[in-house]
Amino acid sequence: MPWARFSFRTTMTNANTSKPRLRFAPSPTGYLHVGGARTALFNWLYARKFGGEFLLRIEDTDKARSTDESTRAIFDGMEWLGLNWDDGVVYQGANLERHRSDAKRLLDNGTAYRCFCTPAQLDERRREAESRKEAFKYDRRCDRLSPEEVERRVGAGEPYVIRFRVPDGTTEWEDMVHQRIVFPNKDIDDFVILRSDGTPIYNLAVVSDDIAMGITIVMRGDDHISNTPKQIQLYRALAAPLPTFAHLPMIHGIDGKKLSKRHGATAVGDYQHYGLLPGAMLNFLALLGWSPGGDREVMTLPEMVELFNVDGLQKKAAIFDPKKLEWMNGQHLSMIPVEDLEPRVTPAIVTARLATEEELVERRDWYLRLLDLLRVRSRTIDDIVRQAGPYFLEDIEYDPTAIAKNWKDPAESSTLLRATRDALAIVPDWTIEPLEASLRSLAESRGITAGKVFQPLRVALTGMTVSPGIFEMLIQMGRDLSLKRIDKAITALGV
RNA sequence: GGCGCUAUCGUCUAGGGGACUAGGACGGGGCCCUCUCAAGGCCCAAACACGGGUUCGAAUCCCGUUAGCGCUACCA
Repeated sequence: MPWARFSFRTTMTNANTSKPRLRFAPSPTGYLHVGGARTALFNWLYARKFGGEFLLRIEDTDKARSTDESTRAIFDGMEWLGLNWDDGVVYQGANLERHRSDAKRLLDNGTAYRCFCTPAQLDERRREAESRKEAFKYDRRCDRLSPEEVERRVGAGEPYVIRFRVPDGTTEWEDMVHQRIVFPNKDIDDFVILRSDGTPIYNLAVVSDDIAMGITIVMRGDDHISNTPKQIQLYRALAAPLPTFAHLPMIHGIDGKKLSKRHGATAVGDYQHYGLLPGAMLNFLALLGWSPGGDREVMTLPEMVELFNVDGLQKKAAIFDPKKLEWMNGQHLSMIPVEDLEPRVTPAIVTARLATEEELVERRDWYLRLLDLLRVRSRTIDDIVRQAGPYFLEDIEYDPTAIAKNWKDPAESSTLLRATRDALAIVPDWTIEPLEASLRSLAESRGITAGKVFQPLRVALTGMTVSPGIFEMLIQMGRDLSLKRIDKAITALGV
């Protein structure tokens, strides 16, 4: 069927003929940035939602800045977030030969030309243009060289780059988030596609790889909008079908400027170590630039896949608000099954030397109950660990403000704690009703409010003014530890 | 400078010509619950950048202005 093939090649794009193929293409020059993570997330969501494929390509063509450590950090971040990719990782640097031969193809089919201008000459002309307050544009002087001269200079071993000859007219596309975007070609420079050392420039490498990988949807940050007309010209010159482009808004810091280290943590890994849940991070990132519509905010990853749609994509840059991220994490902390929370917290508990993994396995039910008790008043995993000390440690420290506030008069507190211990020692059943009855009647018999009994006891048990409810805590600590703590408190009071 | 993108509470957003006295969430303030702290519930303050059109009617459509951001390399 030659006719069918003909029509496919000339009128169809990849995007509407096959299942979607998307990619995330970070360059390994640092860590996985939250902006990059969000780009990855949207690509991933689209692929998962519409039955497509999500690929990972490491853009390591800049040898000077790329490191294996950064590549590792990207993998780690993606893995932590749970953004799994299909197929093997593509390393752009491995495709050097194809990049070169594509550049050669463009030279051969007349859409590109050799340029012998040196960087120094270019700089010079750029400065001149600037001093005349004019926009610098390459003047195409090397495109006017005769074939004989080009041949002579190449023969003489003169270095050259390959430039793409941008045709007249306009370049436009229907962006998935911005709708129609139009660039007059006269504003686009004849850009370099191959350096004098034979390595490709970004725009060529990207287009060459996206074609080779069969990418049908290019979804990336909108700082790439001005690269897009160049890339579209490259697709055309290489006679390849055009992908659909989607340009996502940027993420800014609190001051409205591009998010950077000045604004605090920007690496995904920072948030991992800070004690965030990947689900919360993803949820928060998704809301920065996308909305399912209506009032829906807190979502699990599967729910996001379910709800994801292109219409909800935002055009406006969003400001990264760490406060809301924390809140979101608190929501996820309370929302997920405690069995799923446990493996996230355990490493932190072990690192804090509160318990060994074996001990936690041994007392798993008790441990899960504790997590359940602590997570309500926590926004991060670190918050949980901070509160967990008194339930594991032999000795506790007394917070000075807690003493000042609730053990004002040592003699009085000591007497009260002795009475409390005596009351607790004879509680028949270490469960909530008998415990509550016992302590409340103690308060009553001494003519004080229940809080006056609870607060000094709280300090005795935890050393702090803040904790879960007093009865839940007594039960969680158990009779022996609770009584021991009270005795130690009495000793500490020294009366 | 040139080109491009964008514009609803401080922040994230709902909204796609009449349902808007503009809704929700974070943050802020207050109240309730209560043994502390959270969580939760209730309430309050807080926005359609500006100017022109189009229309009976505009947050919504069009055009300007302004502002912010991005790009403007033999970086990615």
